[in-house]
Amino acid sequence: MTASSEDRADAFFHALADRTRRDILRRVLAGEHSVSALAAKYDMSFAAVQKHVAILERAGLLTKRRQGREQLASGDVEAVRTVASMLSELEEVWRGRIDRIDALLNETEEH
Amino acid sequence: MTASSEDRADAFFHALADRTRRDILRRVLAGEHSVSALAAKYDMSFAAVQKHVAILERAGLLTKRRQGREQLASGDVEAVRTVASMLSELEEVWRGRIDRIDALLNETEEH
DNA sequence: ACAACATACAACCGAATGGTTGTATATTGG
DNA sequence: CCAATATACAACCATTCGGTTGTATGTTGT
Repeated sequence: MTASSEDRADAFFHALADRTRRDILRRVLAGEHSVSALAAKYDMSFAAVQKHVAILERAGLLTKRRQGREQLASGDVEAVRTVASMLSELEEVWRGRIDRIDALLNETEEH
Repeated sequence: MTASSEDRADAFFHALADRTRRDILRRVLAGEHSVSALAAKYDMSFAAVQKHVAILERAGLLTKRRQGREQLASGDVEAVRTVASMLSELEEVWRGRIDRIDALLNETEEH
């Protein structure tokens, strides 16, 4: 069974709801970084950063490839675009509301 | 003191990281709904829904106006666009990486 | 071979989350 | 006026979250 769209949205938004994870995502979108290179940037334990990376990875926002003893993390811009498209859908819901209001106004005018 | 951009991002993404709240946001983007009208849609207590609405409100994703004894909630599409623009910034970070890679490739070609 | 390094993960802890029930306060319709 | 309705909020509870330390495993350079 594959994760529902809502499950994916949960994972995406939860992953993005932490500033350390957003910062990690920025870095790995800008270029590959090993987990320890990332960990060096933050005032917290290696394990804490490794967990943040794992959460971003499970959400699909980054991927890792092994190079020797390092895991190089790289941001997935397609996943970022998927999140953006979820927001576009919300905006379309809103546009539908405006259209309905306009239709109602026009109808009233015609009478 | 005004909330930092990161504080706002925390509030936005946290508010969006729950499927009930995303569903409420869809409804109130489509049109005004009282808190009790919203509560009737979900299999949970009124208080639980009221808290979800409060979280969306604190994040700025919806506003309320009082009409008699009801509070009518309405989605704020501008806030949704603000979140979308935060994702655009991430995408730009990624684009910068691609540009740098291209520059590097061109430089190598010239030699 | 082996010491150092890079990663993963389990166990634990305090704080925050998402739900509950109960209570207080406005507002309204009859 | 007063019963019903709509909302807000406090107190509580189980679970999740974000951090910690400790341990195990794999990889590398000398």
